Amino acid sequence: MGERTKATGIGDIDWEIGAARTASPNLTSGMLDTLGKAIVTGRYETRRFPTEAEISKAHGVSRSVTREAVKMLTAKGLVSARPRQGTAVQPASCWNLFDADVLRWLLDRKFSVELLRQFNELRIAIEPEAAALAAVQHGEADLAAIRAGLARMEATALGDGDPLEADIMFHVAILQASGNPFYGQLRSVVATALRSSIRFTNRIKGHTANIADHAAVADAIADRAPDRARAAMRNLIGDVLTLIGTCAPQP
Amino acid sequence: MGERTKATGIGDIDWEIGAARTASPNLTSGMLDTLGKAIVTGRYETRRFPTEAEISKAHGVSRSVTREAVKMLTAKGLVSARPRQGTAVQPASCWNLFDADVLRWLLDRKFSVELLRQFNELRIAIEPEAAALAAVQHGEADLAAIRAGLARMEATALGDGDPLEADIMFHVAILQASGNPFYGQLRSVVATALRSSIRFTNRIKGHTANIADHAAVADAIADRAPDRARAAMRNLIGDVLTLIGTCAPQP
DNA sequence: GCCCCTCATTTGTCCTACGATTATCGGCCT
DNA sequence: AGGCCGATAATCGTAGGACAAATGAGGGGC
Repeated sequence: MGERTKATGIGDIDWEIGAARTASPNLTSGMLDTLGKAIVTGRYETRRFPTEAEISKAHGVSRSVTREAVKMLTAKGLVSARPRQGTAVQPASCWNLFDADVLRWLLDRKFSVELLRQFNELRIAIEPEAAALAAVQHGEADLAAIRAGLARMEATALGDGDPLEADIMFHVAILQASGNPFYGQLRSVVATALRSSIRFTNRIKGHTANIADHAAVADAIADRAPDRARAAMRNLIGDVLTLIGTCAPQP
Repeated sequence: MGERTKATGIGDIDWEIGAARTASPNLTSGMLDTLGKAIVTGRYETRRFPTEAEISKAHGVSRSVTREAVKMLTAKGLVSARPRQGTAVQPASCWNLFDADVLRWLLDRKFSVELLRQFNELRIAIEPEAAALAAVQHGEADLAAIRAGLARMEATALGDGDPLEADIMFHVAILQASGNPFYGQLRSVVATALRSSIRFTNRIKGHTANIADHAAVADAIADRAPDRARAAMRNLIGDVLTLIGTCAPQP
């Protein structure tokens, strides 16, 4: 469509800025970011995904860069390509939501209470079980990391440091302590999503993270009491879920 | 150059065989598969990862193909590349285990009871919660799919059809019915891994899948009884875990 | 009217060249 | 002699052109 070249002029500028703003080590990862964000925000739900030639021209990069970015999107399940047919955006059910990039694009650009609730529905499955495993499996270093996270949370209650990062540190340390690589893999996912989640829950009512409840989890793990750890963590995240529920009752 | 067609037959190493055997739609995905398998099997734990030029030469493909394959590996977290420094395999903790390709490479090539146990430790977190959600959220089509899976399992008990695929169908249907895209995303992961898991557990003692326990889960979901569904599913996977535990007690 | 065939479009693959980055080595200054 | 510094080369990053392969679409022949 000739419409593209001219009519998307504004859109292109918008994109270019986005690509330029990201301090990307190379053009390919910049393209990956730009295209990824565009896809998850639904830009191609109506119009078809551009061809390699169109992308290259619109962004002023070589076809090599374009192809490599598209291949990376393919690897993350966002698109699929066939000769003569062009590249097509895959249905959202194919997207790899456990990829840190995909999740970041989603949360940065398409944040919704709905998405936040679904994510915490996942957390309430994962983290209590991870806490139970950690109670059994943890080594000294793991426990030290958990307690360090808790200590930082206490410090931030007095205004020292970033409460968000402290909270993330705590939850990530527990996932790590589970000793299970599948849980460990969720580190980046949980970290990415907590940045959105906590920012939101803290905004609701000056709601500061409940340190006592966090301490209960840490103590249960230290005592190697898996059932208590599971229950404590479940309690912790259950609170977040009800908080979200009261704010936006599901349809 | 027309000789490319012949040139693939040169005295190549064992790699070529692997690449040639994979019925891949294109060279890039063949390279992706070859390199991915080589990485997860630990081929580069001792030696360094080859440069783009070396890979291209060894496999008789162009540098473009090599680069695109490496980019896809990067997107899946297996490697990272820096100028002059070459491409390096990332520590296993960075690999995206929730990527269907990565998981398949791992299970096909590096199967171990340890890995199987860790995977089922993940299942026991996910699936009971998914069943509980499904009990609340499921629509008619979801329930029909779950019951179809159950029916196929019953049919296979009489020798009709593949029991493995029926079991997979059942579990996947429940994940789908949860209505949560994060759980839905685990479809491919669970399907891939169950193919290894069930094949193994069935081998232990002519152990055929317990249909009564599966039916209990389905009934609880149909009755919209989340707690009962969660407990029933937990029971189901707990059995598998103890089965694995008896066979290979953890170190 | 139906079938086959040509043609155009788009991804797939190859190639060559050059730019950017940085580890390494050799020489120079102190 | 030892440490600092610049040249060097290896490697990924980017550009751009050419052709192959696949495939949907439309035109020509019967």
